[in-house]
Amino acid sequence: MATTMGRRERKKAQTRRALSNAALRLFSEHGYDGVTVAQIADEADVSIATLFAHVPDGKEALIFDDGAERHVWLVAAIRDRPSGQSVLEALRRCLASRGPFTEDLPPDLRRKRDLIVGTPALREYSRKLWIAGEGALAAAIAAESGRDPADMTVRALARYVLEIPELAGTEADPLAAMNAIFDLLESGWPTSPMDARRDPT
Amino acid sequence: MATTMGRRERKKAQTRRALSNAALRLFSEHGYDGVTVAQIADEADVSIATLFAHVPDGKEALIFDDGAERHVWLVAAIRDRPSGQSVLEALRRCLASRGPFTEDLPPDLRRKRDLIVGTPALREYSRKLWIAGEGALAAAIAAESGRDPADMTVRALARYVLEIPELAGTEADPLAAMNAIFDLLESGWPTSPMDARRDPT
DNA sequence: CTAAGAAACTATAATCACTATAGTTTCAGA
DNA sequence: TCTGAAACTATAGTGATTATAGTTTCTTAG
Repeated sequence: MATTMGRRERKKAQTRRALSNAALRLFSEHGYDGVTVAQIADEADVSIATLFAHVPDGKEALIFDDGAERHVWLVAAIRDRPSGQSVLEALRRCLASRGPFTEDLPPDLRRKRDLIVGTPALREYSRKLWIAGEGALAAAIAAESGRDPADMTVRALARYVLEIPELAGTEADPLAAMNAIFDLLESGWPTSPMDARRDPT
Repeated sequence: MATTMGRRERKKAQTRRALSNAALRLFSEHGYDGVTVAQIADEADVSIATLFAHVPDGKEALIFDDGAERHVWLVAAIRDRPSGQSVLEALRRCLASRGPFTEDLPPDLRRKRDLIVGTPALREYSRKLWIAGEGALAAAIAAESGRDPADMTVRALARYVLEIPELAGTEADPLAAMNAIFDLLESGWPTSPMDARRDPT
């Protein structure tokens, strides 16, 4: 194996990057629906067939990294949390520093995030990628809480945590929104104050 | 206005029903991906253009009722709940009696439900329809709890409740799974037992 | 009763994402 | 250096969805 990994794989990564860049540039300029995959392939100087060989999930996947490294952060955040910190607290802090919740980003990443948040198709695909990590996250949570990873409670918590970016991402203050949701997940929905609240006509 | 609503609208509803029936029959027989919209249009004896005039959301929408009457049940369940019953309890009971959670269904509805649960595209679209009611459900919850309908906590709860069918629908015992999730939403994730659970190497 | 006019419908053609095929070039490794 | 796999290409096709332009069918105001 060569210095990095052989010329072949280097070239492959290069065309993949060319596709990402072309797609991001064109999407930013003309909007997601205003660009055809043919134009993107052209801009990246590859054939359409090659484009789809690189992005089997289709047009939306073009500007996302292939890897499943999204939930790796979250799993690591749980496993490496400081002593005495709850699982949810670890997840809260981890999410707060990534994705749509931090304001200090390089302008290119900011533009990319805005594009995703502002384009339904991309937002949905982003959610799909997140949700794909549900099993891994559930396993991590189960490991720390001594439950079965297939326990529906664990799976539901994992799912609900992973939904947070899409849910809070469009709010005026995404960070505050995220914290509100975590509070809900930690404490549950307050049942008492409204139990008797029925207005008889 | 005539007896029911004029021959025109009656015929319109008739073709819509013909499309639904054709789609359901063909999907059941050959699977969702094994049927083209052209075949469905043929079976219903209309043109493809007419098919799409009736189902603007596309192929997946064919077997679903157009109406937004899904969440109406939930909103009504909240508003009409017996005195002293919490909002979540009302939602729990309402969901338990509908959708994938009840076992005694006429065989045709059962087949339809199995088709939806077993077809990713249909499951996703079903979720989309549910989620579309998020605003209405949030409004109902807010009205009963004296909060702002735009409060992120309210929106999150609404969203999480609406996700339950997709989340619990594929479980071995959907009803038990649903109850577990409601318990989580009511009580929150138990933080205490695992706070100190850190294994120092 | 009748004449607009709207609504539903039709055939046709086009666009676009995506797949399949078969062949070519290029790298990796024995 | 030879061989096979991987990446790439052009080409053609499928299938969903939309646009266009025109036809039939109900509705309803006059």
